[in-house]
Amino acid sequence: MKLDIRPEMEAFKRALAAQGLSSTFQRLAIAETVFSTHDHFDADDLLRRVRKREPRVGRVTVYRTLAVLVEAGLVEERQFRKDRILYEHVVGHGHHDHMVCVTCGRISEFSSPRIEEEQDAAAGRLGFQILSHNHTLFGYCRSCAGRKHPARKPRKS
Amino acid sequence: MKLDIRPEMEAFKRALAAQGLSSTFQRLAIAETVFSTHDHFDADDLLRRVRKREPRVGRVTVYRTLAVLVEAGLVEERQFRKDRILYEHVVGHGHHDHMVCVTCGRISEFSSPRIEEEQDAAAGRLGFQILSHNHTLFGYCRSCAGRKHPARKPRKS
DNA sequence: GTACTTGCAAACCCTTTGCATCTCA
DNA sequence: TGAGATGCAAAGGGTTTGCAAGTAC
Repeated sequence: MKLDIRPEMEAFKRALAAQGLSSTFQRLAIAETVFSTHDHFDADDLLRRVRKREPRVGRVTVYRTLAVLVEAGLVEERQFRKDRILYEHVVGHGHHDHMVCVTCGRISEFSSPRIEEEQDAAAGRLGFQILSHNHTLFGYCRSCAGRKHPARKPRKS
Repeated sequence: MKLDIRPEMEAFKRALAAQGLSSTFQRLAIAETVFSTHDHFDADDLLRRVRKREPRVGRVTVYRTLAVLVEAGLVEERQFRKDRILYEHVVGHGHHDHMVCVTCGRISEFSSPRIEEEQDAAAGRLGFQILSHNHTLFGYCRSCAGRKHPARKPRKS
């Protein structure tokens, strides 16, 4: 099944207009690529994917467009490892947190209303106003837990 | 009151022995400095503090000794911002998570057994074995929540 | 005495910036 | 046409590595 990314693209064009930015083919190609995957990806992954459909896109434009997408709230940054920022598009997805397998790199999502409640309560006790949070579990995914070697190859390094 | 860091230093020496490493004055000075503060600090903070008591210590040795301390479980890495790794010594401290003020940079600690339980339950549902986790809230601390300007100056940038 | 350790400088790697050229509106 | 966008190349900044000199045991 082909994804229908029209709502996301409309939201992106509105965000461009709101920020006073023009709709260049590079920005559109980058946004289309972002919205066409539900993976977590880094800037380099995205550059490679964009160039498959539109080779005339530079690395710098990818970084700059990611910043626009993040600013517009359409994409969120994640930092699971210290050497790389990952991105995830969040339009039409409920809030969730992540479990990262340290063996194969697989990223699973979870969400727990009770954790959110307790988190708000803990913040309230200290008079802290939450803007955002990062809740990430590191460990072995189901496939890797039982074996000594990765169930899947890590993507990099 | 002066901190008694002897237990921590003993643990460090045992860790050195266990890893087959020798007790150089640099390593001891770095460990003493680490155990003498409960702040969160980065490699550069630590280098400056160590050099106050022992100028003959190089930046590289700080990084390498931090790696030994982390490996031994005496110090943990935290990454609250994408451009800097912070460290915190954890000997004799209960587990806790963090709230980071985006205005003044202040770091507060919290812990909630109920969050931990829910987190374990969420992992269990997916067959995920937790090794460690990162749960960090970003927002305004009590002092900054009511004002437009930082209650305290941010430390850097 | 010798293997381990240190520390300078250089390399690394991802990300950002300077600037001349190009392009959207 | 003109302000904004692009993209190359170079800079940036924290961290790591190569290697010669120094040190612990």
